[in-house]
Amino acid sequence: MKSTIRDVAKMAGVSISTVSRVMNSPNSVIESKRERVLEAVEQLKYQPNAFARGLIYKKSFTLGLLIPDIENLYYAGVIRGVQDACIKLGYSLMICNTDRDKDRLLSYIDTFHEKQVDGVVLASDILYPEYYDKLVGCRIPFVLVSSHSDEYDIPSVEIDDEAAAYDAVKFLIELGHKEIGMIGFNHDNSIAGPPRYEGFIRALTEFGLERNIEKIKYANHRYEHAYQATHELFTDFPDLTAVFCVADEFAMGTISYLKDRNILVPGQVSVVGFDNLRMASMFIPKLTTIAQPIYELGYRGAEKLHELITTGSVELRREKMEHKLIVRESSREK
Amino acid sequence: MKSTIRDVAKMAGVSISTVSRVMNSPNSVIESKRERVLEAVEQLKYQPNAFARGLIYKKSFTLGLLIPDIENLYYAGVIRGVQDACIKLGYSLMICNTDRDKDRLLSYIDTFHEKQVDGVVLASDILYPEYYDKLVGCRIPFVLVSSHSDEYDIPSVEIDDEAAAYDAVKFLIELGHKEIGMIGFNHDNSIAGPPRYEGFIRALTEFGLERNIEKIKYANHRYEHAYQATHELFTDFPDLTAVFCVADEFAMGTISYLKDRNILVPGQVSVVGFDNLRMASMFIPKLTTIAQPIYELGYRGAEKLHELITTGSVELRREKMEHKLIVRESSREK
DNA sequence: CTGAAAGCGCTAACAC
DNA sequence: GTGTTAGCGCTTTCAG
Repeated sequence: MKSTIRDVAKMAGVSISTVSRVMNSPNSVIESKRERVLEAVEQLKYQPNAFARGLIYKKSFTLGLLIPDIENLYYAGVIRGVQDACIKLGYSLMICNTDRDKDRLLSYIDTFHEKQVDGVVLASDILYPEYYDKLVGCRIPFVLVSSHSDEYDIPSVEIDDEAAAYDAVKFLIELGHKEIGMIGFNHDNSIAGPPRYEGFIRALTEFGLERNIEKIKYANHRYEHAYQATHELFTDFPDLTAVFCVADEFAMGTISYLKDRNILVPGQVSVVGFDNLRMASMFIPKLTTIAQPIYELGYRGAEKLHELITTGSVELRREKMEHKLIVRESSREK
Repeated sequence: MKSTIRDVAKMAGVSISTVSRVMNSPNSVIESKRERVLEAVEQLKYQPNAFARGLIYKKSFTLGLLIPDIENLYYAGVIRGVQDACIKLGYSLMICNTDRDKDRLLSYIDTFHEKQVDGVVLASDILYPEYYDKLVGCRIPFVLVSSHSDEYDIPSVEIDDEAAAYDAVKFLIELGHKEIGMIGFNHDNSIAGPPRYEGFIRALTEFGLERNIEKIKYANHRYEHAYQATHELFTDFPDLTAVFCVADEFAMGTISYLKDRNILVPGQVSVVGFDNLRMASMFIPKLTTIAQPIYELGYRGAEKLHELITTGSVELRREKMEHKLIVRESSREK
């Protein structure tokens, strides 16, 4: 059996309240006893039982994190951010990978409810009414990372996707490209899809390149889909000299396709990605991309959640962080 | 406030034991009451409090998972495996990323102890005596995934690293390569380093290519180090026509270096990786590599842990899973 | 400064 | 079948 407060009390020859006191406010116990207690704690490797504590405090000091796809490098960064913030704040973290499955996410919320997590951060996913209702029904505070909600008033941290996409496309235009395509996220199951699309359109429009507006194919988060979408894109529009990919993973798929077709990148076609994953600089060619402060997004999200939990509200409802264009090898002047 | 068993009992007009019964063995309660209870549960969104339950059962139905580097795709796969197994087994999972920091790992064990996890899986890390002592001191059962221990008798699941490395090198030799180098893991902080080194040596020896035995440089888990190590390797041995990399991430670093030096892969140098990460087939060129059953390793590890927790021991102490050579584009006949 | 005792929410005997 | 009750391990009044 694991040792309990009673074991410690007995070994130190004091009452359990005294043991409790040295664990929580050591100064309220006279030194001689305190030392005996500490000694016993050490000997017995005593750790207060979190269940018993949770029952009293009605807090688990645990946060939940919901992510759509753990095999996507993007989330590795946010996880690290959230986890580091948790360490700083004295929380544990329960990370759950939903594989983009609604039911699975919903059932994780049940788990969170049962385990009494103090709050959850929902990363990069649309806040569907089912999610909202359930979370609110369970009275679990939550925040959105790399996402936001227009419908509900929920704290969120993300970048300005529209502006970032605009910057990427503008960069391509200023490089002299006139025939520009895009591999985007499906609008109906992604939160970043619409704003990045808008940014693409705005840049095109501002520079009088409206003819490109329809040169878009959509993919579904993974490399393979982007590969296929690129095939469709170039079948329909073989004269493209640049493509804006709304994710680095898409950019890799696009470049792979082009490579298989013996089309040089950046020689014949320039490609710009989005996210600046760790892979972006490992890929050949190294990806020109929009850098998101991924780690910071996660870190900030956890801080915001903590603020929400402890004060009941947050200062900045919808927070935006800075993005940055990183020019590497996959793009070139036309 | 979240609703408790008492709220439900009151609303349904029964005693709390009846509520408890419908939650745990529904059939022991007469239908009419059961329905009223279920109705109340629904209405109040009642979830039994895991703290209270844990206090009684002395089980948290939670497992801990310790991984060295969440930004390494390898772990994404094992996490998914472990997590899926946990869902099947009715456990929650607490994933902790140690960033290869000993103290951090140790402090996660404290957290696990406090939260009373029922067991932990330690992935891909050497079982240092400090880890062992602490885990055993806290009486937490644990298993090793992609690792093993000669010193201690701890259940483990992994592949046969020596044989896998041997296969990779043999493949290169049979392709006609005679000048073969290796980028390995440092032996002092990696569990797979020594056996993969042994496999390399055995293949070389068996085929009379002992002259290559010293053509090894070591790197430290990440791409950048492998890039640097490759630089050193080719500086010392410019005539190499093949290199065996003990990780796909290393293979990417090696290929990147070669590319920067205008050395063609596989035209002039063949490269074989190890792991078969998702990236292996996205990279250009697609990586020839040793496939590990990563997901299954995680899944099996969790099952083994469950076996250990529930029965007190495991059938197969040190389990090996199958590896497989996958030939893609980064290798070619000499 | 310290001990006794109540009680957090739940389960599991134990009566009825 | 169902209600009553005694804890599980801990914190926190409340006395002293």
